[in-house]
Amino acid sequence: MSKGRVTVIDIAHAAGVSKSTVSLVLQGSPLVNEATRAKVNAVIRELGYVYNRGAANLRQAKSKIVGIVVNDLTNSFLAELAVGVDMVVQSAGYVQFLSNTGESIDRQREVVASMREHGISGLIVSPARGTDAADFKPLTNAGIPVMIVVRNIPGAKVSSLVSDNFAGASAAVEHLAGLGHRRIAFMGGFANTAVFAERLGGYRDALAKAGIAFDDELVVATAPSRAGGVEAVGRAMLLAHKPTAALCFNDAVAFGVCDGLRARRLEPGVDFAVVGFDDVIEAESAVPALTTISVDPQGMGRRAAQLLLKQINSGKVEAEAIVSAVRLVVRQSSGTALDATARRAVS
Amino acid sequence: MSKGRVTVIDIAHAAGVSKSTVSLVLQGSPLVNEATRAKVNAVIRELGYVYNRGAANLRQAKSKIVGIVVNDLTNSFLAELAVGVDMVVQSAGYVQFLSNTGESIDRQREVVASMREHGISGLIVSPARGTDAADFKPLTNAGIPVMIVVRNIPGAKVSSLVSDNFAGASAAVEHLAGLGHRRIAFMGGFANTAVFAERLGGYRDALAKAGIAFDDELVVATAPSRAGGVEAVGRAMLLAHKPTAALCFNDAVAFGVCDGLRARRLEPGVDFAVVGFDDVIEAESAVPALTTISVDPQGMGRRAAQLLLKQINSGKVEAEAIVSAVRLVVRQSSGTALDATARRAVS
DNA sequence: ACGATTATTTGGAACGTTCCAAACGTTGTC
DNA sequence: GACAACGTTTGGAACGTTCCAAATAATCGT
Repeated sequence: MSKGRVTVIDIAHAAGVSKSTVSLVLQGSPLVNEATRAKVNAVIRELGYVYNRGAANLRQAKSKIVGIVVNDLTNSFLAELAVGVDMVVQSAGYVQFLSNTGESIDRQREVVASMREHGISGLIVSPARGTDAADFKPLTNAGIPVMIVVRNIPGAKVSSLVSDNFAGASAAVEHLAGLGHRRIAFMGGFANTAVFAERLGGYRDALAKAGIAFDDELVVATAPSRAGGVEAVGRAMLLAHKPTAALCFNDAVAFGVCDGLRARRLEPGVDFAVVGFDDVIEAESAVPALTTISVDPQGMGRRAAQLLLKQINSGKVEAEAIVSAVRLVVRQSSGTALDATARRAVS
Repeated sequence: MSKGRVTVIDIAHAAGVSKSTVSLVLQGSPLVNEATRAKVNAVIRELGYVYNRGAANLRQAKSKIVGIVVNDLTNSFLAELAVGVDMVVQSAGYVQFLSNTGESIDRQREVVASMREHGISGLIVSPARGTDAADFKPLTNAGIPVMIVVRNIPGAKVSSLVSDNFAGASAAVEHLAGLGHRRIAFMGGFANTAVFAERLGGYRDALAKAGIAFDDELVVATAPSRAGGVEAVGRAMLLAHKPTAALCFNDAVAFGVCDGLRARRLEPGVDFAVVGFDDVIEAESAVPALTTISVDPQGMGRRAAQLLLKQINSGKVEAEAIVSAVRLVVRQSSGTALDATARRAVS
């Protein structure tokens, strides 16, 4: 009774049954008689019993816990993704460890190890920059499914879910070219990342398809942040032959670009077309509303979680790499078609 | 060996010692001889042993897990706070369950219950709107410290850490009044929340101190979001006697207000002064840089976690309510002092 | 060489659950 | 009345660790 925790034995005692029976009730087994089930449940409520999942996990090796580690939770794209994961994880009766690595490989290794000791039965990770393909080997060897999201790690033999960066960038450029732009910049992002390379690839491909020559002056790499956007537009405007439009590495950069344009008395969507990437929530309500590539991070999170849970339940560890479709959302920041004079002045 | 998991017994067997000794090594006890410690550690590494915290927790009731539940993780203020918590929790060797409630009281109850079953030894919660003071009673009764952050719940007998909303709002208004503004609006936020009431209180107090009459036309409540800010400025500009400055409920609202001003061809920081609240990261790099009340959410998160860990370790459950100091950060969006003509035109 | 310390090591017995095989109590069938 | 068949219940024996009390080994002073 007052000797600490209320246990299944206390319940059994108070209800006049055995601990085994109580256990059966707890797991909703159909074997147990309705009357005793009711009795047991009543006692459970009365004594304020709380189930000890730790003890249960010790016996049966299926833990109802997943881990999720992200490289930067303050990035609203990733926060959104985490929320998506949370939704399905929660409704499946699971609970999640969540940790932030802040791009630190060491922290990442630590938290993954710690989560493993705590018995996670699956892991979703948006890896820190520089994560090695072999880093998740121990997990998968132990039969714990791992799902890499957002950033791909070439050579890693785990499942992955990334957005279609190539197609997205390509669609954006096609849109801008269709409006009459010829000098289209690519702004923001660190050049040595896989995501950057994919988006740049789409940009170049669409440029070629539109018959526009690639000019590497027009790709200006900066930090993938709002401040980076401001910097990028500053650098681009120093060029002799200035751009009239920009595809930005992500929405944060795009907002920074808008800020920078305004600081130069140029109105985004009127004097200069800007397109973002990600479609974060603020993109819609910003002024001007941001034309961007919708990636639906929350949806990605949900999908990743569903896939992970599927793998956990089926006990299969075979990796599948899936790319999530994206779509262009045209809003105001890309403006309307350039008129004849503007087009002539530009080209 | 191949019979599944490597356990402490396997290690003991392979190292030629008893399981007790291995256990001692695991917890870094000074009792064990250096030579055998080295031997055991070698075997541990060799066999790829992973510690089973679940089993350990079963024996000793101190779990190294804390829970954190927030009402809206997509709010960058809360994401930032979560990161702060994560930092100290992580370095203390703990790991955290994190869940998002999306303002749903039901979800909140569910996740808290679930976390409890998983044996958290402490909880940090930014409660969903409408959380009852009694909701955390079971936790505290069980000796599990609970710390409420950001939103206060009157009457709850648990620790809390909220920012000094009154003083912050007051400082902002004082600043605006000092610049010569007499028509200062209060924009955004839901009127039926404690935080709103506190900030509005500070606003009114400073107004009185500056000898400015309170005009309830000038408090325009909207959703505490960017879109809400746009709406607020729209409504305020319909007034016969328009404001020349605004204290916004939070930074998101402030950004919306800037958007709305621009849509009306007014430049924030030049034609109209705007002050935010929270000092989210974007506040500094936005254009114009936002004058705001710095709350340092990450610092709050760190502090909350430290307090919680202290309570966990000392085993004391007595509640302490602390308010975190805030400071005014003057940037460009509040502009410079109104000149004589402008002041005359306004008053 | 012998107790007395001190430094190490070690068998159980927990912790709270689940699972298995076996037992129990009915009822129905021949 | 014995047997089978069912529906329901139940004692252990796990799971992987920590803790305690006690055993053993090493060191020392005399």
